[in-house]
Amino acid sequence: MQNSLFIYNSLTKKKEQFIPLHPPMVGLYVCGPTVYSDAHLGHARPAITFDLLFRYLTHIGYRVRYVRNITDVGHLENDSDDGEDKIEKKARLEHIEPMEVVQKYMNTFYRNMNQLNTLHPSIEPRASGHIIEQQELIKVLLEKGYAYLVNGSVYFDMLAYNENYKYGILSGRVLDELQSNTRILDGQDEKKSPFDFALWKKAAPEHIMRWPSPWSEGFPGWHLECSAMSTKYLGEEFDIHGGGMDLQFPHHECEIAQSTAVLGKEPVKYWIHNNMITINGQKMARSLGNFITLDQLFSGNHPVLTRVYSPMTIRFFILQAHYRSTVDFSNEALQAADKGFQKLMKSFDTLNRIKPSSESSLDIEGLRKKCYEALDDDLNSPILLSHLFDGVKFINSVADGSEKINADGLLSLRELFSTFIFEILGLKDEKTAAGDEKLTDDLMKIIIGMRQAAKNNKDWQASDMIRNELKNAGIVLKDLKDGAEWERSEN
RNA sequence: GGUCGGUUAACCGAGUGGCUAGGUAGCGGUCUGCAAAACCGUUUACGGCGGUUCGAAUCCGCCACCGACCUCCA
Repeated sequence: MQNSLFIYNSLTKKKEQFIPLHPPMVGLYVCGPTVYSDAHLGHARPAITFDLLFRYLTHIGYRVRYVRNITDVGHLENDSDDGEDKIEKKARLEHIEPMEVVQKYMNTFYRNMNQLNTLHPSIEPRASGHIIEQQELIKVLLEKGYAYLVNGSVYFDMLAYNENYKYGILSGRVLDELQSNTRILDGQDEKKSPFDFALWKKAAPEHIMRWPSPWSEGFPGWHLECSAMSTKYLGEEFDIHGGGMDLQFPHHECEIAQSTAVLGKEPVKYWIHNNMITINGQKMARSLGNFITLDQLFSGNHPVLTRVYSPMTIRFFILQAHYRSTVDFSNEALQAADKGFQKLMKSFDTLNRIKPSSESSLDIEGLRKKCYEALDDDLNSPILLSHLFDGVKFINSVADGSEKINADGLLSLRELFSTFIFEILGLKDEKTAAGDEKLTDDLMKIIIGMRQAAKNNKDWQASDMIRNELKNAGIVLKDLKDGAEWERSEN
């Protein structure tokens, strides 16, 4: 098995060679969405980042169990005492059952993720389906003295934990320093320390999402589900835990604390965090009016968007930046990405059309090696794309007659492009997805033939008219040395 | 205020102590009835000031600016 992959581990802040605990098995856990509103641009980044990781690990021969949770209960809105959770609040506003809200937005999330051509994880567990597992963890924490019960709610005892273990190993935070500069928040009177966090919250009478427990009728705290589900499906120790950088603190830090307190050891070998996105240089936020859902992006229906951007344009754009850098969305940048993506897709068509010669002027195995090296270096997709564009240039040059490729090389290059573009980067040609291609193709052959006849008669008026009318109908003709090709115009 | 990250050409975005990343846009050319595409060539770079070095955009220091997290968040 190939084993030259290096990934950046947030825990050690270094690139490390990826060596799984139990090869060829790999356990990958990624924090998924809270399904209380439409999936937005921010969801696309981790989904695509970890889809790439999943695809690449699979490609190089690992058997990956990829677990991504759906949070459908109990993430508290804030630390205030009302304890109302996001999903329930949404449910009241929309006059529907909480689980109806969950279902609606889960469906949207899955649809958007399919549009982005991300593969479904191996397991997509829901927090609401793991209440018992979460309660079991709480029992252990109580037994071990890392949690305490107050008025039917259970809190994690951070100071007790910090005596035996070190809190803050992932984010570099030190408890003493945190204490000296924490803001005073409301509703912390039940907690012994402001850093304690809820493991179980007693439900207020009006709270409709509730489960029975030894402590009270209530619901689990924010961080617990990931510890419960990752342990259940990947074991006490597993290879990779991923998520957005914003989750590093406090969510992942609390996860580490809980799991470590329960298990007596750290659960995760490699932590991987993707960076955030910005829009026109600003953080995406509802208050800034630049909050864009994926449906809005795909339909162009948002004031900051000057046009529609297809799911593959978004995917390509995200892959064109390294996952640990912020990526800035703007109309200009997206249009540039769209052009680049179309160029890449078109070259694959060209590749299927060009004729082999007796000799070859490209070192295809050298190119392949560079492609693997790019991904092995902390999933450097932008570098991979730059190598693929070298290939694009070569393909176009062959079509132009200035470079040559032999039959073996052609097969090899097709395989290379197909592997990296479609299988690993997970891009797909959106144009060929349109229906009735056969009929359109046949009709276009007839039209192109008629125009060719006009051209042969030097009847430029007729040939231009055909081309213009086609353009109005959304089809662009391009004359080649022998015949013509056509494609659908954008939008 | 604390912790961390960034500042690369018109835009996006890699990267490295010495060897023009790549995409998009612009300009010039080839091809073409014209157009488009493609190909060839090409312009404006590494925030500022010091230091280390034979050599720094790349390492170090200071400064400026931007951002993230510190509160639910991808």
